[in-house]
Amino acid sequence: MILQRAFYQQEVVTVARELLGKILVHESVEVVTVGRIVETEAYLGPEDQAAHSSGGRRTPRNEVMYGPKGYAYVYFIYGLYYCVNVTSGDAPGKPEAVLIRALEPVAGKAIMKKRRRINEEKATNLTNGPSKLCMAMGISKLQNKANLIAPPLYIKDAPHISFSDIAETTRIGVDYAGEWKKRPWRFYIKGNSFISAK
DNA sequence: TGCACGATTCTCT
DNA sequence: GAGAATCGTGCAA
Repeated sequence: MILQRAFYQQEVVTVARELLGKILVHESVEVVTVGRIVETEAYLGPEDQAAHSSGGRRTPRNEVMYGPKGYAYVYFIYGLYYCVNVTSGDAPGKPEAVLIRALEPVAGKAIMKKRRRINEEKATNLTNGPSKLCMAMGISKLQNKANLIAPPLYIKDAPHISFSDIAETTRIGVDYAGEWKKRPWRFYIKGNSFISAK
């Protein structure tokens, strides 16, 4: 039921595509939040100028990307927010990961609202962005390097999303990446109302 | 030791 | 659509 190590040891672009529709679960003390992954982006190894591992850069922050696959890479951005990635790839030791950009809330919506500090009827604003979903799911640097093969933070298998239901576009917020910003490595479920942008 | 900047979000116009 | 919020990180010096 929980996705196993081998799932993450495929090509990182494949993992990004396959993660769509899968179920992210975070069990914190007496509180469980669950979301369906509806948008991802792939970041490749040293060659990808959009990645934190660009040029083989290896620092305490991105160290987890160089380790085994299937672990969480959580980083702090803009002095305010967190984003969560899943280390993936078919080459051991190669620093690659999949950014989770949006979720569809499945369970724990009341908690998500509280964590996001919003109070409105529609749920679309809870998890439709990489940092929003971290807030809603209670993910922070404490979850960095978490093993995603077991609780409290893990991803469950779910029915495969057919190719025709997946949209491919360029990645968001990587204008600094030169030619690499043009790569179609952002994936989302077509027509889903929880994606972060068109 | 200093400093520019970011895989974002929110508010206001 | 523009601008602010806000600080850890990375690299130069």
